[in-house]
Amino acid sequence: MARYNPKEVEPKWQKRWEEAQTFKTVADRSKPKYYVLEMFPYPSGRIHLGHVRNYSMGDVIARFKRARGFNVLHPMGWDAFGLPAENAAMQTGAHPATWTYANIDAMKREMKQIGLAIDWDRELATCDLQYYRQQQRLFLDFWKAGLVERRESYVNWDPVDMTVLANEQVIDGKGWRSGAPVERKKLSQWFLKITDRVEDLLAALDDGRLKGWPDNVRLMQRNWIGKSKGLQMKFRFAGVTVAADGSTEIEIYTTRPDTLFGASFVAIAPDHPLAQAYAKSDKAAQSFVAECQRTGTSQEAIDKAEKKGFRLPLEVEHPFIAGRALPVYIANFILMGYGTGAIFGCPAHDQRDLDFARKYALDVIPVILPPGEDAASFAIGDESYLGPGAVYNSDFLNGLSSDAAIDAAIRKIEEMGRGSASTQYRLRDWGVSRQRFWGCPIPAIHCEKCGVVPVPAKDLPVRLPEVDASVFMTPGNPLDRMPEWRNVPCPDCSAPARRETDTFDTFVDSSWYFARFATDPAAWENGPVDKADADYWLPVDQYIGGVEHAILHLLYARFFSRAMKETGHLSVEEPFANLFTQGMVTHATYKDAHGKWLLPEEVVIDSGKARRAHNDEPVIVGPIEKMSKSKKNVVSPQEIVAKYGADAIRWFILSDSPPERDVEWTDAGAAGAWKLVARIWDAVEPAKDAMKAHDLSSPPAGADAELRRATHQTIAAVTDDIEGFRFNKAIARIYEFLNALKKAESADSWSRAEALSALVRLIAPFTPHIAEECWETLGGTGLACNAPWPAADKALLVKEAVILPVQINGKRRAEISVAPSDDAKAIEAAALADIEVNRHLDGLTVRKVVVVPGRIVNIVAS
RNA sequence: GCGGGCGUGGCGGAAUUGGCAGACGCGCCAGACUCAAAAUCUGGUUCCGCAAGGAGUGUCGGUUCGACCCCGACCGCCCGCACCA
Repeated sequence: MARYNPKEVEPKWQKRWEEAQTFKTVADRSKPKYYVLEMFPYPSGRIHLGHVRNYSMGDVIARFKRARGFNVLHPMGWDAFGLPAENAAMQTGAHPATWTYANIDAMKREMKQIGLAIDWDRELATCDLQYYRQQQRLFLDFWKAGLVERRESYVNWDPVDMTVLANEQVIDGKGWRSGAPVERKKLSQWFLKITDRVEDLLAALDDGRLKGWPDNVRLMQRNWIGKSKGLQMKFRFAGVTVAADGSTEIEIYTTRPDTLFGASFVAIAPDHPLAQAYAKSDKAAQSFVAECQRTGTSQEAIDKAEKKGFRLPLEVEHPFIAGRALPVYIANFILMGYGTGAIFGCPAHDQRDLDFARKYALDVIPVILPPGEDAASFAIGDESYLGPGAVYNSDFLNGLSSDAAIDAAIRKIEEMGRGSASTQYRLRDWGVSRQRFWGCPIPAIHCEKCGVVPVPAKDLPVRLPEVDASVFMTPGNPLDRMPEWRNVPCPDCSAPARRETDTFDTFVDSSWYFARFATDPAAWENGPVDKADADYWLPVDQYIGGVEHAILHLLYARFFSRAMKETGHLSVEEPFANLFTQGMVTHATYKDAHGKWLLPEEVVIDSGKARRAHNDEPVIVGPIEKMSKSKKNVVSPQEIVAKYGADAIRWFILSDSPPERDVEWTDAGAAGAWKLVARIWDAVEPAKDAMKAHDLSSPPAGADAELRRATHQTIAAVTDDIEGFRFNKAIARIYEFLNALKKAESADSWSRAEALSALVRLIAPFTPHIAEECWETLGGTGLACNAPWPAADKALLVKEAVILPVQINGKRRAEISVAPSDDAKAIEAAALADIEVNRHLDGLTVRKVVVVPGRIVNIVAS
């Protein structure tokens, strides 16, 4: 028997698929369409096991849907702009484009070795001129439609990368890439007005439009958007005071207008214009504001930070209590980025306000009485009261519930003309400006006379200039230092003007690539997408990627779809009908005696003990963690493919854990997958040409009923499990089937041929290469990947006899065999007649018999 | 702090959603083949017990003929957000 050799077989079939253009998408609109997409990779240079897991899942779905008769679109591309290419340019002197395209070539080669059923004709990289030119066109359309805004704003400035970060890119107050503490800086920035569409983005989370999304992702988006309803109102300065900035009032935002009568101070953010105004004229104010801005925004800093305030020489009038004045503070715990950057403090019913009030000896006036408390004796200690209750100490609000008091207070403030009901969101507009070279240039020109002018469509694309890699040695944006590129005439008045030197956030690039994939790859001249093509293919039927994109990428893409719909490019506002977020690939970590990380290949595990491979020094085994270069717990897919083949790697990465959970990579597991591939070959090889020898369209008399039932039950179960994204269970069913096939060695050759023909097609989505080799050996027609999915014969899914467990007082004591047609009475009689049952019933009286046909019998006796 | 999720053998995990707990795989044990090893094959493998039997799904309690599943309290772990007014 010839040993199966993946090193020969796998490239052979990859070549055949390519020659036959098997996975090229054809415009056959008579078939139902299915668009399966995995989040496209950043071309870092090598693929890792996380990629393998992601693309294997997509590939199973793509191949399965093809076999089920769908017209499948399964493309691949590259999220190719971004900072690492510039860093590489600094280190190696290679142009970012050179580095990026070399990486793409290498990764594409590695992906092809995995045997993915991808239509490579549709490949694109976001740094391709033809892609980013269309992105510029889209941006101009958005601009025309009022979805773009340019404004001064505070930005998160990464001092190491010398660039602006979106809020989403700031993690614990540090840049997501550099890890450097983020500074605040005021800059003119480009914004996409995502907040204008926030209500629909929010509504779609709950109205069924995203029913194919995991609950946790929808929830994360809802929290991220952070909608809250409240009151926006103005507090007038007491007396006739005019503040340092010339204002006569402070506008605050609150979600608790029911506690207005408990107000004892007003506080503003250190970044608030009023605070800034006082900082200019008052040294003490200035140093307080500076101190606040120094304080980190990390978890630890926030936990430790004491509530601190700076008393301004101002007081405001209480809106409802004549003659009552409240002090005004700059306070370190007020955020400029939320609401109006100013609040009123009600210490009795807000913990932060209470901490603040205790420190500065301000009034603590309870206005919500907890149920069961007495108005005369209730007092606030060290903890504010946040629960429900009846409003008191509050004049016209007395006796109302909190909700009713909120409405009443808002109505009153509105009558007084001091403010109105207001909805606030945590979500900010999307700042898309980046001070980087390796990104899509923002197509705008700054003219002293005409202001900011869009680049006319006829002048597109705004190309990135050819540069020498030496320009990346200086921090900051090289485009700023290139007068020959920067200086252009104004498109409106022809006066000397200069180009915008910011480029787009790379999340812009990845917000519409799925729509571009839907367009005929030859038709780049007609616009960002072909609407007819997009209408046919979109939405993406199955999108697969890491949960780390649950907020950023997925929210931006949803916004982009809406914007593209409004500008006539698309018909859908939700781009991804079904989303699946897969878990990470993890591996044990290893350190040597000096605490240095070790690669798995440097370690040998012997009967539970780990030691170094080359010198037997002891190795400390650390926790199982996400594979990362820094901890060296990485295994390269290339090694595994070389050792066991692509089928084995695909099989193992899907077999061990449910797809949404993390999977631990172990060499033993990979070896086990290899064993399976060999087992399949051993089962198939002796049955050479079995499919030619038998007419499988109808079973002959005397076909092995037991084996046939196993075959058809497996078909039904595997089909169901793949549909439900339970790849681990589908694989378990295939193992069981293989075990059954082994036991049925004496079955007739027709039934075996039927079983093998089904088996090969069931494994084809997981292990496509060996499936082809087996298909050919069995004498199947054409390619296995083009063979129709096997159909389960329903008649064979019904069991012949049913084995029912019999419990006595809830403990399993026996089992009885009954016919599927037996009714409850017959089953009860059979149970009570059973010898084992009677042995256990000896000396007991039967009180009750519960029969659940097809499931169980429970006899209650005492 | 707020929101969400999870807890099952030595390990990854299954259990048709209230009906035989531990499918399937890994590992381990025994046997076959072999001079031997590897590979492969066969059998076994939740725990206690020679057995009959008993215990058992983080802990404690409840509902039910019957609970991994539902309810209550607690313990532990993971994820998201976080001085958001």
